Order: sequence, then C-alpha cells, then structure tokens
Amino acid sequence: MNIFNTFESSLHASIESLCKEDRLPAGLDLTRLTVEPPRDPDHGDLSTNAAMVLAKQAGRKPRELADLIAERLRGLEGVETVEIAGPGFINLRLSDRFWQSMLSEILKNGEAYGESRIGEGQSVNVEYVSANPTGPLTVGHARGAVVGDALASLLQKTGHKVTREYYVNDAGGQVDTLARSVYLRYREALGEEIGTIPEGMYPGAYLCEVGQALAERDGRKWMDCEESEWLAPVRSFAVERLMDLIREDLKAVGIEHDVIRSEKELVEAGAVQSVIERLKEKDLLYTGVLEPPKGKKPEDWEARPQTLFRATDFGDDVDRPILKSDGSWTYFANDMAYHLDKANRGHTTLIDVLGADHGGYVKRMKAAVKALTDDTTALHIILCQLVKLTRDGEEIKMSKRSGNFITLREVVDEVGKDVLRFIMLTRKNDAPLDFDLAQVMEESKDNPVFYVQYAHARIRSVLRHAEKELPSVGQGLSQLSDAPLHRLTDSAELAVIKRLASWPRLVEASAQAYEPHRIAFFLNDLASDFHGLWTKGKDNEELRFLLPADPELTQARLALLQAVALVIASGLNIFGVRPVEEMR
RNA sequence: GACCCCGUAGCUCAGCUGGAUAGAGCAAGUGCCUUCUAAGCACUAGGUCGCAGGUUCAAAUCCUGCCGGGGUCACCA
Repeated sequence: MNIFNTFESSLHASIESLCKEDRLPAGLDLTRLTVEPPRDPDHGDLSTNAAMVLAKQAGRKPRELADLIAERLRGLEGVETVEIAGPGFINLRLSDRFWQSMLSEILKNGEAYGESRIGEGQSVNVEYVSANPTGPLTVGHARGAVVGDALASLLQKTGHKVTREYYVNDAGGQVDTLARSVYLRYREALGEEIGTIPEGMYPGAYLCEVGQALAERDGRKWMDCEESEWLAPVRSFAVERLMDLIREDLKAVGIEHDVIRSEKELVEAGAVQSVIERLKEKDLLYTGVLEPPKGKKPEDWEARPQTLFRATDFGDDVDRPILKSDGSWTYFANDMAYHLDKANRGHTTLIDVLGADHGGYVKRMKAAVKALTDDTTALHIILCQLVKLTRDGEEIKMSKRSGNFITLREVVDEVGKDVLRFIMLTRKNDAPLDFDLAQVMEESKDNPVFYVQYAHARIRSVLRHAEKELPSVGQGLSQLSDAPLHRLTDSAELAVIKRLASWPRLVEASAQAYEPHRIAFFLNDLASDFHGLWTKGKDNEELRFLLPADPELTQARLALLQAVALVIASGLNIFGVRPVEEMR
C-alpha cells in the first residue's frame, strides 16, 4: 500500500534483470537506493537516485546508467513518463488512472489505510509519565504523557506489539516524605493543630483528603505510635491514594497504561540483587573513588570509596555508584533492575519518555541496558522539553515549592483533552513548546487543532448535505470506491490524492523516527489541501462538490472527500483526538 | 570544566535519516463572501540554513573546531 515501497521493489527487480542479462555487473549493492517524492512536483511523482548511487559500483556514468534503468521502468504499470534530470535523477510520472485507482484502494481499506507491518515481530515497551506518586499531575507531565501515548499508538499502527507502562517510584525517600506529610494531615483530620507545614514536606492541600481518608479507615490507631511503626502502612496507603488520583488525571486525558510497575515490589522481589549478581559475574563492579563533579561542587562532598558500575565500558562518561552511603541501593541500581525486568519480559525495544532534565541520565541507562542484555535489547530515550504555559502571550509562572503549579486537570477542564493532546504534539519533542491557553481555543487558522478539525467538520457537512439533497448518490465506502473516479481530473483533486497516497509512508517514517509530531504537520497540510479545494469550488462552479446535474461526478468527489476525512480521522486517532462532526 | 539538546524568513517553527531552485503559519501588502460553514482561499514580498573547515557525484542534514542560547552534572527520584 505504500507506493514508494512498491516502486522500490519494482526498481530492484528492474536492476536485477539488467544484471542477469549482463548489461550491468552482478552483485550491486542496492541498499542506498531510494524512491521518494521529489520536493518539486514539477519533477514528477516519484524520483530515484539509483543511477547516481550505482554509478561508481557499476563503473558507468550516472546518465548512461539512468538511460538503461529508465528503459525498464517505462514498462511498469501506471507509469506514464520517465525522465532523466539533473545529475542523474530518474523521475517517474504516474498516470491519472493510477491515482484514481489509488483512491479506490484507500476507500476499500477504510480505517485500516495507513497501517503498516514494519513493526511485525517487534515488542516495544513504552514507558511514560512515571511521575512520582506525591501529588497530582501538572502540565509539566502533560507533554511526556501525550507524546508517549501517541507514540505508542503510532507504533501499534505500524504493526508493533506495544505495552504502555508506568513505573511507580514508590521506594525512595520521596514517598517517605509523602508519608510524613500525610501523617501530619491525618493528625490534623483528627482534630490536632498542626500549624504550618514544615520545610521539606509536601504542603499541598490535596493531601488533606488523604489524611482524612486515613483517619476514617484507621481511626486513632497511629496517633501515639513511633514513626517506625506508622511509616510503612501510612506510606502504602498514601501511595495507593495518589496513584488513584494520578490514574484519574490520566484518564481525563484519555491515557490508560497496560502495566503499572512498582519499584518497591521489584526491589522486594530481589530484582536488584540479581542485577548485582549478574554484574559481578561479568566483572562490571568494583570499588573506587569518584572525582568530585567540576563546576558545581556539592558542599557536603566527601571523597570515599563506593561500589561502582563500569558504565564507561559501555559509552558513559564516568562509572556510576550503585550503593548509597546509608547502604541502600541508588535509584540507578533500582532502575537497572527495572530495565532488565522490562527486557526479560520479552520486549525487543524499550522506550523511556522523560523530561529534558533527565538528559544526564541517558548515557548511563543505555550503558546499563547494553551491559545487562548483551546489547540484545535496544533502549531509546525520548526527552521532552519544557512547556511554556501562557495566556494571551503572558507567561504563567509556576513553582512546585510554593505549591503554585497548574495541574493537568485544570488545563483539561479549561481546553479539553483533544486540544491539549493535539497541541502537545505540534512540536518536535526536543524543542520547547509554547502553550497559550487563549490561543488554543481560538477559532482561526493560527490554531492547528481548529484548522484540522474544521476541515473534517466541513467534509462531514458536505456529506450530510449530499445525503439530503442527492439521496440517490450512494455514500457507502464500497459504493464510493466503485464510483466513477476517472472523473477526477482537476490538478488540485489529483494533488489531494497524491497527498493521501503519501500517508502510509509518513506513518512509517514517523514511527521509525519515533516522531509523532510529523503527523500533526501532515494533517495540517492535508487540511490545507482540502480548504483549497473548497474555495476553488466557490470561485468555479464546476469544481463544486455537489453537482445535482452530474451525479457521477458528485459521487467521485464525495469519494475523494470521504477519503480525506478518513485519513484525517485516522491521524487524529493516533493522537487520541476525536474528529468532530461539526464545529458549533 | 564535562556531557546532552537547540541555532533555518522580522516572529513561531517544518524540512521526509544525504538529493534538484530550502518550505509552512503568523506579522506586512493585494485580491476573493446572492453559493456545500469566508471560522476559509489565492497572490506578492521576505534567506550568507550561527561561523570556519572536512567527507562526496550531491550537505540545512554526516564529521571536526569555534561562537551564541538552554539543560544536566556522587550519596535525589
């Protein structure tokens, strides 16, 4: 269905037949050949660099080689002209009939159009959000959440087996702090005066109800206990409560994970021990003293011997400690265990979606995965840059310490999940993103969500009109795919079909690059194509979609519109955004 | 000091893993509403792709070195 791949196969076959006939030397390396759309449509529909890439190997001049290959390509079905241009590009132009039948194929495939099998046999684990269970999700988490979720969908669309995963950091010091903060609120709930929340505790009011709930469940049970007694039970209660809260927040943006993995359970199951054993066996642990970090010197720095992992053997800059001074594992040690756990569950590719502030973490984790899985499991880390939240251009400052942060929920309540999701995907993950609460609700071209949704809604509107006014024109997908599509001859109409034809290729490229944002740009372009068609019909009556005097042409155009709507919907679905029927 | 990311039109950004004359949207200028939603469309203008080298048929894209902006940097997660 990806026509570029189809023609690439034909190209390979053509070259191989030339080899068999001794008109080209045998054993040519074809891996660097490409078939792609030329940037300039004047150059044709497809272009290949074959002649230039093979020139050296074949010992022939590119133009000469191009002539030879071009001759073969001329015989291919759907090819109208073959031209040689520039330094040796071979440009193909496909017939109108080819494109018309392409449209028919698209409609036959329906929702499935754009699916690919490039991921077949691969099991991918996408870990995203993984926020500490110490508070509600903020807008800061939103980007990684949406990017991870869309990426997971994208990979599913390309045939990967995907697991969406959330890693709960419920084993470290932060959840102890959480427990202490909740304990305070618990005492408060039981009528005690607690004064101001001490420094270092979580001050957020959202913990009041957690304390309240604890009081309701356990009564005064923990009031006169030592911390050593209440810490663990309060902690697990609090973590459970907060995970419920977080899950609800995620649900509000349409996110549900397949697996929620607890760090604590992993540790208690001895996963860290076995990682350490494994590293010992491979002789990748030793006791050493680290250099103090340059630039920023921690005040309480002390040079002391530590148990270190030989990360430098696997591309990291320094070896990394796995034991803290109190004898417990470092976060990194736990995380090694966690990543090995993921690999052991049979995933061939691991993806971590993290905030850009974790950039310093990438090398060591990659080193760890490489060491632990003998390089059999790939780890990709996607770093999401900050989101700058503004309203009418004015920045909304946030700071976690003061408790003055905007929650994910607040933003969803204000703009809706669809808008939030789409906007979060309009930038490359490693580029900062501006999110203007006012602008994203604007009903204009500046607002990409609106622009794309409007195109979809307009199409639905036309189809509804057609149903009412021209009920004899069949609109079922199978009817449309059998419509007299040869009537679509206007260059703008054909251009739209060509755009639609490039959709599978775009999906594959986005998936391979782990870049869902490309879909947003594609949808914007497709919407623009459509709005152009629409206005052309305003200027020239013959180009209108609904022509009562010509039901055949009307049906052909409805087929085109339906296909556009289908692809827009399909792209939005990857984003987890609902296509709208009308704008209201 | 080390490492990672970014640098493309006045502004915000794309650029299909190396292809032909580098593209959109804002902003600026000019047109288009008796019509299926003008909430839109068409056209004009705008560039030493941070700088300098290198790799090759071909570099915004890959390599090296600078310049500028951001992030991170034992024992936090």
